[in-house]
Amino acid sequence: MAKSVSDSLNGHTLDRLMNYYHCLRNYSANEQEGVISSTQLARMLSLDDSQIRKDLAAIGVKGLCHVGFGVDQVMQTIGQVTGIAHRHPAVVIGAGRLGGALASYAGFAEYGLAVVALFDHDPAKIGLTIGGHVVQPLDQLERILKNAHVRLAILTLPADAAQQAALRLVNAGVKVLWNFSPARLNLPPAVFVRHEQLFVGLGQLFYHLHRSHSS
Amino acid sequence: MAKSVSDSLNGHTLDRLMNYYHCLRNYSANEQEGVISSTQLARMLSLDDSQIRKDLAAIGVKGLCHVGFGVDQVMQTIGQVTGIAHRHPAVVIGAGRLGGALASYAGFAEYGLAVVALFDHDPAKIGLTIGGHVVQPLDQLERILKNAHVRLAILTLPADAAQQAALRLVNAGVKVLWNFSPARLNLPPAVFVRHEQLFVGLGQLFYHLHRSHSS
DNA sequence: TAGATTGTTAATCGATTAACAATC
DNA sequence: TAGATTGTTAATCGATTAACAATC
Repeated sequence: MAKSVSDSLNGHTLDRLMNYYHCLRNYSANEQEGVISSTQLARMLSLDDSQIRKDLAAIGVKGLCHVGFGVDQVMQTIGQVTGIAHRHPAVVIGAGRLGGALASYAGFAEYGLAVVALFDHDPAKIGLTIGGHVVQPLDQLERILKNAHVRLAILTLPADAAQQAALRLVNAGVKVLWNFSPARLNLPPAVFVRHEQLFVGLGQLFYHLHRSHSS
Repeated sequence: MAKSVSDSLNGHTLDRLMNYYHCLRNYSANEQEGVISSTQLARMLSLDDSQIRKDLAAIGVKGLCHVGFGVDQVMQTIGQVTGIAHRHPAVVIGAGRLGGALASYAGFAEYGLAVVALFDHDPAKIGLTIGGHVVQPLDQLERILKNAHVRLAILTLPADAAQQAALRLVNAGVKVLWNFSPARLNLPPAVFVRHEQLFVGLGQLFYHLHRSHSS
């Protein structure tokens, strides 16, 4: 069952589609129209309007000349194509502050991410309840992943523990990793890793700080 | 005092420079050589080697034919150009789990970010110590920002409180905002905002989840 | 020297933007 | 109809990659 439409989407397009969706959620809450033009959406997101028309055409949304695009239809289609309309069970490895924040962030549920368990190897943390999750010991990892059919894991461990944990996750069936540790992971190429390196952004922040200073 | 070298760096280049630095920190800890070739560094980061030579040339680092680049010199120059060699005082607004995580993350200090205060408007949180910071009430904002010469703020408030807080920060002299709230901020164009929208990454994560499933 | 590496220019690639006929 | 908007192709722009002479 090849889903022809979503097969050709690259990372940039997916990111923009997520932004369209996010933007339209707020828009549809305020407006009663039910319709939006590519120009309007473009202005809200500081994008080019033809970019939006092209992206929507790529996922098969048809607009109406003289009118625009149906907000509901756009949101539904983006939901299908990106997968945020479905429920994706995930685990968080590392019950530190960041792990707790991600495990308890209610907004994720609205975007299809369902954290089903939170793990840590620190005995002092096991059994605590953080954001509605009882912290589990790592020896429960394989069992819980299997029971909940988890194939997505969020890694918030310190750098030195990340590689080992990642391998164990992959062996337990995880196909996609969201890595918040500063460690570069060495994994089979079939595993998709999104490396969220927050410190990288500091370069741009500092750069603009100096520019605003001198100008 | 025009700093000719760093004036022409764009966002991509800055991001890569941060990655080079991060990578070389680990490298220099393990290796004794003190020298690295563009090919070696490229392999570690899965980049093109000429990209690296071009970036290093852009910041004025000279390599040695037949040898490579001096690791110390590269790191020092990147530190100067990106600003991570300096200390940048910052405040965190929002003492939730994410705010606490960012305020207490020790790794930031090694990249030039010094969190000097953590704020919240919830009276129940004020006075608590989170990651070494006593949570401050918002009415102390202007005073603390001025005293510590803060021009960089990290925003971890919920969406509905973000815009108002951002305006107040800008009025208090903040020039650069690191926005972790899902709210799009409407601010004077002179203010640089880096919008860290974590949910956007979910699109790519889910997409690869489905692909790994079908293949 | 021979071989490996830099520095830099040219070629390629892909993403973004502009333009405009088709449409309602 | 007139005017506004889509859908799509062409043009532009910028980033990445390839190539290779210069260097030690």
